[in-house]
Formats: sequence, structure tokens, C-alpha cells
Amino acid sequence: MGKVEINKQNKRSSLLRSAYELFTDRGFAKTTIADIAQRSGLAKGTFYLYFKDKYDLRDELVARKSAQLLLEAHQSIQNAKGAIPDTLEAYLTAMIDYILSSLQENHMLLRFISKNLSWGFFRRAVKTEGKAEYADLSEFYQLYLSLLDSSPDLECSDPEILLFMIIELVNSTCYSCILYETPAPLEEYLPHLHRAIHQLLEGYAKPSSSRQD
Amino acid sequence: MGKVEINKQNKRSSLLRSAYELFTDRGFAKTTIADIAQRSGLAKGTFYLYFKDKYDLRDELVARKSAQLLLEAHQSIQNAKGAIPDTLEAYLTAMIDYILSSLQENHMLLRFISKNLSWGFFRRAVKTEGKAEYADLSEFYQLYLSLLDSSPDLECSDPEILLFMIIELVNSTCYSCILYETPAPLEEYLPHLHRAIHQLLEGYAKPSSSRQD
Amino acid sequence: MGKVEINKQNKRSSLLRSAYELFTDRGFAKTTIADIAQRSGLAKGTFYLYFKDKYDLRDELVARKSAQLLLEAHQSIQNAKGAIPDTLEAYLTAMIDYILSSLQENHMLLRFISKNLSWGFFRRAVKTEGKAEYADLSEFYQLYLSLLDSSPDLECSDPEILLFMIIELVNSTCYSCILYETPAPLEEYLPHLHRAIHQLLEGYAKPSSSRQD
Amino acid sequence: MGKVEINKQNKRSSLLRSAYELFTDRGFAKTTIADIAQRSGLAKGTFYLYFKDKYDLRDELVARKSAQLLLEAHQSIQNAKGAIPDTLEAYLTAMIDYILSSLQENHMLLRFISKNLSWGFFRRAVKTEGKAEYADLSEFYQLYLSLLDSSPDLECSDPEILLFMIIELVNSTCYSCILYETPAPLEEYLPHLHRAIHQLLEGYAKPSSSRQD
DNA sequence: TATGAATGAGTTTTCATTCAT
DNA sequence: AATGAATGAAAACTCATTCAT
Repeated sequence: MGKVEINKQNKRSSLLRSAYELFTDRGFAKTTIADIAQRSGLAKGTFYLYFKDKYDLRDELVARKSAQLLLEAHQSIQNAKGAIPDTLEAYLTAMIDYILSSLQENHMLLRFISKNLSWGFFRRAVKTEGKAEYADLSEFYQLYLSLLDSSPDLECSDPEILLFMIIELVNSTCYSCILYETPAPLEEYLPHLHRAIHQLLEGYAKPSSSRQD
Repeated sequence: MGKVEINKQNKRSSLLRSAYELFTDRGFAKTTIADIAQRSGLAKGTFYLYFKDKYDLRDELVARKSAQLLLEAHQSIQNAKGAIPDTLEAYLTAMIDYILSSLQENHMLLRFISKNLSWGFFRRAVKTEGKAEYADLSEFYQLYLSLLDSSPDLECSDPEILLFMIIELVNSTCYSCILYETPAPLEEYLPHLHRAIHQLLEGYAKPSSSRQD
Repeated sequence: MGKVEINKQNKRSSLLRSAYELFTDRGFAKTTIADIAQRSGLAKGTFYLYFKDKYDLRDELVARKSAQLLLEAHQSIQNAKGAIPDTLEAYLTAMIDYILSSLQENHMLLRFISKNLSWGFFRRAVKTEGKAEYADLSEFYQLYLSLLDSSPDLECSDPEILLFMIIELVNSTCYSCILYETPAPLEEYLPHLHRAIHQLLEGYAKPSSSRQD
Repeated sequence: MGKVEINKQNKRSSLLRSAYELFTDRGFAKTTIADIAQRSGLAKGTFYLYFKDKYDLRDELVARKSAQLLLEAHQSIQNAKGAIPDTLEAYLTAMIDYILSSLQENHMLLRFISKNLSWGFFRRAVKTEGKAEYADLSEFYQLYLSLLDSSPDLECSDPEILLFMIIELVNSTCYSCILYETPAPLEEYLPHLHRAIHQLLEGYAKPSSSRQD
């Protein structure tokens, strides 16, 4: 019985992998279910045993890939030789830099994720405390909260909204900068983005303490 | 001859109008060219005399609707009984508030514009100085520049990027707040957005002058 | 499984048959794929499971019908009560007479085959020695070669070209004579054609042996 | 009035020229009436003032181009430095060689003419004795007849059929040899064709006289 | 005579989904 | 569980021809 279960998992994974390759290669709209199944060596009908439809699969894929990117970024920071960032701003900046350089290398992934990433997805991570599926996301969010909490000079009653703004800003502006170099190529835009992140956090500075730049 | 020309303009307008109604009603993908033509009382082939394809029409529609929204916002500010805002922040805030309340009233328009609006579109307005087509947009951008210029405490070497960040932030976050009330309904989110705009501008404060919150 | 396979063969055959009827009835251009599928009681999409497109089907049809005609001619000669022709000229003449009288009876078939028959098609039969598909054609060509070989008074270093000339001459002239009776009806033209065949072969007579008319 | 007439002739000629360029360039089927009109600087509707439809124009074009090719061949023979061929075979061979080398240089023309040339066209030249339009064709046919007549060793009661066979043979075999080099490239095929022509004529040799090769 | 806007029938092809095996 | 044959709706786009001006 375990074998059967493993077999099913393998097929499911294979479908996800095939779909990802196809989506990033030729785009979501131009990928057919027949393509996906064929690339996994399965029959068309079999697809429907694992996913409701193409959209169902896509949503899961976006979630997985985003979480994975976040996890990679997080791990790369932990593994970095330098000091582990201890302020929220340093941490976020490091995360963003890592993620953007990843996406800079992989336009197809950027195109795929950006177009389909919605806050609703993160919401799940925020609200779901236990789900093994999004453990990484949840962990990231918890770390964000604790760093925010331990910042002596920050006071944010709505941490979710703050994160939301940051992510949306990063996501939407970088899409344009990386893919179209409009209004500027990423390299040129990055300092502005850093400054913006800084300012967004600054917006929640404790009235008493005046943070220095 | 003038008559013929007028007739053509009418048909073109009619197609745009029909398409807009259909797009906002049932969505872009689910609208066929046959639908659009039929709703305008024209033959399918006639559509192709006026537009290359559905995408061509959509792009023009997004541009028109966006420009129109901007113009309305601008005019409503000019016509407001209160004092005309004289600082950049006040002006932008007023614009944003007007636009967001409009979109709040018209989810379909929001859905249509947001998904299809790209900075490339604004770029045209920025770069094109003369084109009558985008006169309004250009005027808006000029006003933005002059307000920025006349701010005694702001110094921005890259005004285009600043505006880009603001627009992308507003656009992407409000899409989520208005349509899905995630992470918060617009009303609740608005103060955060205002603060974010303030902070973004603050990021370009002249070093000497310390602006107060 | 055998059942499924048989079923598929039947559908394929049915499509070919339907298409042939339609092509000869109203012409290739005026036959739509929808027509063909419908006449076979199948859905339009099903057509594409069996043929790439209309041209794909037509090519196969031309090949089948031509091979079939050749085979019939060959068999009718074998079955004829009279002596089996033992010279190349007698054999070719018998074949041509049979074929032309068939086409005389079936203008539509002539129209269909002639317009679409190219030497490239025969080439396949000539070069392919084994393919079951064109076994008949190949057999015909082999017989032609052996008759040529066994003719004591003929010596042709390029039998393929000789056959090519004969077939093209027959094909193109008869098209005109049968369908338009121009420059003469078939009956009147036939003696000339016979003489031409005779002369064409005579062109490859061994210098030594002086063949008699 | 003469001016108007000339103007009309010019437009007609222009349409023919444009169509020819388009037909040989992209093929008959892929050329639209709009293309033809546009290339002549005329409106689509104007086309219909000069031709019934695309087929009407094509037929005239085939006739014109064929006649022109024949005329060129004839003139080139007359202008050749060597002796003017005085036997029918020499004349036909020279004509064919000229025409084939022309078509070898211009595959597009070959493709256009061959596919659309029918004996019916020549028929007109044969039967019409006076028409200025096909004067050249008629002249060619008359010369053919007189050469045939003056051949001491030839006796053909049906000169039209003889010419028909020769033209169809040349036309159909060369189409394949020139365009597809099947079953052999033109150069290699040519000797066989010459021999075939010789034999076809030989088929009408007077019984008494035994022609020598 | 000339124009060119308008027509709309006509055709190909794709593909998500079902279901009998 | 898996297959893959069958479905048939759906949609884009072309173009010869007409006709009001």
C-alpha cells in the first residue's frame, strides 16, 4: 500500500515538474494538458486523477515555487559567511537582493510567478499555522514577526499590511525593471528600492526614538 | 467626405464602447470578436478594418480608460471647493483618493485596467511631449514634475522612478484590497497607503531640511 | 485491443471513402473537413486524429486510387482470355487501354488523380523495394523492368526515364482528350497514342536489330 | 476620347503586370485581389471594371506569357547566327531548347504557366485565324504546318494531334525535371526528350522513305 | 469611372473533458 | 488506476464581391 502511495506521489510530482518546464518555456496559455501528460509519460485522462484542471495545477505550482524561492533566500542568508542580519531591514534587504538576483537569472520564472502571485497565497501562510505544506512560508512569516517585534525602534500594529506593501512593491516594480528595463534596469533601480523599503519601515518608527539613516 | 470620416469615427467608437462593456462584463478572454461586432451592429469583418485584433483594441482601451480616470481625478481636484493642493504629497494623495474611490465603485474597471496596465503605457506619456492622444497624461506628468521641482524640501534626481514606484504600489495593493479585501478592505488600508506615499517622498528629502511627520 | 484497432481502421477507411466521394463529386477545394467528418458520422476533431490535414488525406487517396487502378489493369490482363502479352509494348498498350477506358467511364476519378499525380509518387514505388503499402506499384515496376530486360531488341540504360515519359504523355494528353475532347475525343486519339508509345520504345531499339513495325 | 482609352489600357496592363509579379512571387492562391489592385495603385473595386475575377485575369496572363515565350523562342531562332533550321525536327528542337532554358532560369514562370496551361488555349490559336491578340501563336502554328508540309519524308494527317502530344510531353515532363529534378535534372533528361521528339515525328514517316538518324 | 467601406459566409484547427475499456 | 479515442464547441481571421457615393 505504501508503494502505491509513493507511486502516486511520483506521478503527481512528475506532472508538476513537467508543467513547470512547459509553463516557463512556452507560457501557461500555450501549454496544453496533453503536453503536460505526455512529458510525464502519462495519458491525458490520468491528469484528471491528480488535478482538477490546468488552473488548479498552476496555483499549486506558483505556491511551491514562491515558497521555494523564499526558502532558498532564507537559507542563503543563514549560510552566508558574514554576520547574520539582526535588524528587520537588513534581513528584508538581503532576502530581496537574493530573490531579485535569482529572478534576474531566470526571466521565465519571474514571468510565471509574478503574473500569478497574489497576496491570497501569502495569506494562507500567515493564517495557517500548522500545514506542513507551507511550513517554510509560515516560518518566514514568524521570523518576520519576531524581527519586527524585537526592533527597539519599530512599532507596527499591522505587520501583515506592512509586509503586503513591501512584497507588492517589490513584485510589481521588479517585474517591469527586470523584464523590460523600464523605467530602468534592475541594477539602476535597486538603490531606489532599498531606499523605499527603508522608508516604508521608517513609517512605523516609534515616535520617541528617532532612527538614523 | 467629412461625413464618411465621421461615420468611421462613430463605428470605431462604437466598437470600443461595445468591447469595454463586454470586457468588464464577462472578461477579456470570454469576449469574442463576433460579440463585439454584433453589439455594435457591424459585421465581423468590419472589426478588422478598425483594429488589428482583440489585443490591439484592448491596449487602446486600457490607455483611454486610464487617461480618462487620471483626467477626471485631476479635474475633480481643480474643481473642489477647498484649497487646491499645493504640495506634491497633497496632490498625489488627493489624486489617489479620488481614483481609488472611483475604482471602489467600479470593480470591473479596476479588474480590466489593473491586469493590463503597464508602466510602458505611462512611459509613452512621459516621453511623448506633444501627442494629442495622450495630452492629458502628459499634462499630469508635467504637473507632477513641477510640483516636485517647487517642493522646497524635496530633491529627486530620478522623478520617473519615484512616480513609477508610487503608481505600482497603489495599483498592485489596491487591486487586492478592493477586489478581495485582502489583507484588508480599502478603507482600513488607506491610512497605510497614505503613510507609505509620505514615506516614499520623504525618502527624497533634502538632507539639510528635516521634514516633520 | 484488437477490437479497438479494427475500429480505428474502419474509421480511417470511412474517412478516406467519404473524402473520395466528396472530392470526386464537388472537387477538392469545395470539400471541407467538416463535410468529410460528417459524412463518416464523426466529429470534426476526430478527423485530425487520423490525418494531419486535407492535403495529407488527399495524397494518400491519390496514391491508393492510382495503385488500385494499376493493379486492376494488371489483373485484368492476367485474367484475360487471350494470350498474355509477352512483349513490353503489348503489355503497356494493354495496360493503357484498360486504364483509359476506366477513366473514360469515370471522369471524376480522372480529374482527381490527374491533377494531383506527380512522378514523385511513382518514384516511391520505384525506390521502395519492400513497403507493403506500395507492393502493387513495386510489382508493376519490376514487371516493367523484366519485360524491358527480356526484350531482345530493346536496350535502355535509363528505364525509369522511359517510363516517366510514357506515363506523363499518357496522363497529360488523356486528361485533355477525355475531359474536353480536345484536340480529339479519346477514341480518335488512341491510335496516335499507341503509335507514340511504339515510337518511344523504338527510340531505344538496339542498333543492330532493325525492328519491324 | 483616345486619351481615355489609352488610360484604360494602361490600367489594364498595370493590373496584369502586378498580378504576374504577385502570382509568380507568392503563388496564385496566396494573391488577393486587394494585393493586385494596391500594387497597381488602384482601388479594389476598380479591378472589377477590367476583369471578371481572378481566374479571368489568370487565364489571360497564361495566354500572354505563353505566347510571348513562344515568340521569343521563334525570334531567337531567326536571329541566331547559324543556319535557320529548315527541317521540322530541327526547328522544334531549337524551340524547345530555348524555351526550356528560359524556364530553367525562371522557375516561378514555369510553375505559373505549367499548372495553368491547357491545350484549349492553343486551340484558340489554331482555330482563330485572324485575332490580333494571338497573332504570334497563329503564326507559329502556320510555320509548324508549313514545315510539316514541306518535309519530304513526313506525312501527317493530323498535325494538330502531333503538336499536342509534343507540347504535352515537353510541358509535363519538364515541369518535374526542372522543379524537382525528378526523375532526373533537365540536363540529363534533355537527350531523352530530343530522342522522344525525333521518334514522335518518325512515327509519321512516309512508309516509302526510310529516314535515317 | 473610380473608390474603398462594409459584408459575412466560410474554413481550419485546437483542446479541455468525458467515458468505455 | 490508467488509458487514449472521441467529442464538438469555440474562435480567429480572410477575402471576393457589392454598392453607395
